[in-house]
Amino acid sequence: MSTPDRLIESTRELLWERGYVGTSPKAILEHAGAGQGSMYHHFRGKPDLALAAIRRTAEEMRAGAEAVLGSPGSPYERIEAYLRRERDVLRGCPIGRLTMDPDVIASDELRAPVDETLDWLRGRLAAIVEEGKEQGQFAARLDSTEIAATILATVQGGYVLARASGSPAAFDTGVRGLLALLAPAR
Amino acid sequence: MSTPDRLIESTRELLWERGYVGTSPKAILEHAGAGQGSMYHHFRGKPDLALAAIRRTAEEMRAGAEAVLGSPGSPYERIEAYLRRERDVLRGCPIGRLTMDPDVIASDELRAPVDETLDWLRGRLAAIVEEGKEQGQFAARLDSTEIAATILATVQGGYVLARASGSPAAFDTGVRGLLALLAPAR
DNA sequence: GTCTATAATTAGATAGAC
DNA sequence: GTCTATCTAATTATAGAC
Repeated sequence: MSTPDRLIESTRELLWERGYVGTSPKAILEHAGAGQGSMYHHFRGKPDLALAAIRRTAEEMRAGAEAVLGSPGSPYERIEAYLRRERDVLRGCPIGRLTMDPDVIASDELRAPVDETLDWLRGRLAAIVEEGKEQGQFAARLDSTEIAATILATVQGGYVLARASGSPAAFDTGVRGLLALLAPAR
Repeated sequence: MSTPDRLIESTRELLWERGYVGTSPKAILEHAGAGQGSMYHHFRGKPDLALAAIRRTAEEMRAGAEAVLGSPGSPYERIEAYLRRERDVLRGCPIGRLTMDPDVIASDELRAPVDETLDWLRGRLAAIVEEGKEQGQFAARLDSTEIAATILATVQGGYVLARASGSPAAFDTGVRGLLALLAPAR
């Protein structure tokens, strides 16, 4: 792996683990096994490197979500698969957690990939809910955009509950509640 | 206000704004208008002061939630009032945001009040959902504990979506979706 | 391209005067 | 109780040798 790649991968790891504010250039360099000079040669500084890392994480998350949401199955089944998908629950969402980082939120550049990723996910979920409405799997009175936001919020909030309690169970409990509320009448 | 009180209040503000990792003793002292000596006289250090601040915030949040959840009205109405309650959405949840703080999660002492607060809220919501089931307002097939987790997760995740997009609208959209799913059949 | 040296600033805390 | 040194390490970056 090239040095820039190693730097980006190390930054991704540390951003996920400690967030932007909690990640120092020094920690990145040590993790990547590179010297100061390498980093400042390839990137303008911490924000520039973080931006590259966040963009890569965003792309990866999008691809991973699409793999589940775009697979065969009924709308309910695809949403269920997304919700029940195996996750590193206690590590939190590598994109969502960035919204609690003051320096990320303060920077339009750093916030943009976060916003775009969650927005894309919401739209993708909304389209599936809409499909489910057309097929009569979901009640016609439901607003697809609203339900999509609820699904995404349950996932993001599930991470919060899990990390607070120190156990992934809280995430799963919230997901089961949502699936029960969404379940097509039998 | 006494000096310890000013220190705690300043810490509360900064923890909410920038989290634990992003808050330095120096920033707290400047905000409180106190010198180094005062802080280390009344508290053992940053973690000790943060613990006092988090405990106070936790108590306040519990009292505020109880004021809404314990008011008169049907179970659905009380949950709706809680969800639609006026919030400083873009500032995020002063308790929930701490779960994304690596140093808070790494410390059982700092994590405890966070966990206890969210756990109390979940229990409180579960009792109301249970009440709603008994009254036939919620479907008997629903699990009160699961639904309570879903409600809490939607709120916590709503903050994430709102902060990502820079607008409180995303929070409200998720809440409306949840209320639609919870709405008693008419 | 990568490394080491250097540097200004802040983080977090201690010591001791008042 | 509060204030002002003082201190060690970390943060973020620049300079310049190789």
